[in-house]
Amino acid sequence: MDFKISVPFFSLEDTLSCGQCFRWEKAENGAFRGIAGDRSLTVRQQGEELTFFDIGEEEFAAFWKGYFDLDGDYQTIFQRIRGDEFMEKAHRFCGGIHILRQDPWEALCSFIISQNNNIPRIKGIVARFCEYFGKKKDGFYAFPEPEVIASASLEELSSIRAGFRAKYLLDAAKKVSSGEVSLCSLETLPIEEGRKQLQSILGVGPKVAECVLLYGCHKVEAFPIDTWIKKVMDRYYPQGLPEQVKPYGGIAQQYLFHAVRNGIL
DNA sequence: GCCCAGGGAATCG
DNA sequence: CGATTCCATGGG
Repeated sequence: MDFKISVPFFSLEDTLSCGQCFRWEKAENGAFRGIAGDRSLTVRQQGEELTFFDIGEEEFAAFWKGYFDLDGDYQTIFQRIRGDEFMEKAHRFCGGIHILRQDPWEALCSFIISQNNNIPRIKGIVARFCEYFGKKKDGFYAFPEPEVIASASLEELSSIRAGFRAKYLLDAAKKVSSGEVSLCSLETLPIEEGRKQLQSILGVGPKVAECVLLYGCHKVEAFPIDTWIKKVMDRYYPQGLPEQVKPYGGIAQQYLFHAVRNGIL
């Protein structure tokens, strides 16, 4: 059975293609097939209507509704952050983006892999990471548990061709599985504490830490600065982020990032 | 401060 | 076509 729901102002395509996640692919019929944690889904948008294939309302309510942040009031948030032509332009282009509520461990690994890397190659490394270490479940591979990675060797990790990032994944897995870094407490911890915790992991600097806080802990004030956003800031916001944007910097960042990468800004 | 580490696709000139 | 760059960070 399929579950259908109407969600105004939401763009499935922009949400899944704006670089915040790496396990979704567009199918030929326009639907997206992807994996989050140990669940897989095919979903399609037609107008304002979303169709979640082969699941019921229960599975939708228990997981996917939250994953796509469909209760988020992005209209109200944009009313608070708007105030200049660049943000207007970006929002006009991709204002239907939602910040996914991804698993923090999955976000941590994904954005360690993302450093100094391009999106097609990031997807390839993440796919091999899951195929090699994840549990197989009805034709797909779940995201591997930190304990599995912590007990792996660097030689085993070399098979996913992550390069110098392999040792970072190993250190992350060790610190998470031992409890030295508690990912589940990050959402309630003050954001500065979260930053410190995350950056105690080898290979996690300010950029990756902000990504984990934003995409894995839904801290929407987290503001990852990659080379694209750096260019946007230098050119359009030399005085820094406008004050009213700061509490929602991560959402603004996603609009600006997707817009500038698509030549809109 | 500098350079380099794996790696390969995308983009630039 | 080759060169540079890419959702960076750490160690020498």
